[in-house]
Amino acid sequence: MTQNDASWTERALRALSEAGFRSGGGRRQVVDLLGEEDCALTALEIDRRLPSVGRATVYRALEQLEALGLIQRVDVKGDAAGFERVDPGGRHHHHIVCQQCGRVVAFEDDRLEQAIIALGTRPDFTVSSHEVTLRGECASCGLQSS
Amino acid sequence: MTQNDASWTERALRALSEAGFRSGGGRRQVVDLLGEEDCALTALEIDRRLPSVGRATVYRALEQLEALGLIQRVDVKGDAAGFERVDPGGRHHHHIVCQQCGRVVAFEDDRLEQAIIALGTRPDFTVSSHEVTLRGECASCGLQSS
DNA sequence: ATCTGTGCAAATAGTTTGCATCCTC
DNA sequence: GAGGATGCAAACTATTTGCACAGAT
Repeated sequence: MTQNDASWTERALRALSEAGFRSGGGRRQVVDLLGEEDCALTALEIDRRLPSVGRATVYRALEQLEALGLIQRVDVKGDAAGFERVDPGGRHHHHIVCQQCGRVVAFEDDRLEQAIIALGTRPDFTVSSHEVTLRGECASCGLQSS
Repeated sequence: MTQNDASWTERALRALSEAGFRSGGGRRQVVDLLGEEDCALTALEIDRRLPSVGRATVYRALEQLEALGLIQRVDVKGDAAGFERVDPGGRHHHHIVCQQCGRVVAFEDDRLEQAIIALGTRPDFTVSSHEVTLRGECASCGLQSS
């Protein structure tokens, strides 16, 4: 996935510059990290992994990236919001979360996507994105409680 | 829906009592309110609507009701967690959220449910619930920005 | 030189916890 | 009477904002 990641990072940096943002060091590090990571990170996780970047900068960068459609917010981390990159071509995954240990696993399913696309044509709403979250118990947690 | 709501309220009160909880006044009001409401409420909305009930009691009641499977948490209210009752018979809805004004509309779709049920049979996870959220722009917000 | 980006610290919003008291069983 | 239920206030966690300064253009 390294090649794909690199392309997201490039695309993000280009989009930021086209949107008139200057290229400071803090946001750049956030972009690099999000480009390397395949699944959701919380703002605080990013802040912890980038000790030289201020917390406010992390939140501001995430806000800007989300507004440009480069990342999306997902609800898989409990209290905190998770953020993950939006890859080009509409290809994306959804999440299954263990309610015991919090483990998050990604999955893709064409049939599910078809069903959701069919739902997207509504008179009262223009649907631009969707999120599916499955919740349950992962195999290792299941063993322990039995 | 009045009859259905009443039955959820009854069922919830019975389940609480069977679980060994005493019948205090605060939790009772929370249960009544959730039984009357068809879609998600946040803890603070409930707290505001029940001035005689302490905030901590609201959160504690929600925690207990969720643990008993009587309500579920949904991510449609932005920062705050939304809670809505779980109706018997597995019948349930999902949500579409306007990213401009925050309006939430519920919908049901059999094809979507079928696709998700098919996904539920996984070796590594026992899926017990799922949540689908569509995001976009509602008709009235769309008019204003055009 | 100008004006954006950044870090720090203070302020908010949502949620949880400690504790004394009230009330159910 | 004993122990759970409740309200209030303090504590916490996640997020946002104010502000002075560094750095990009």
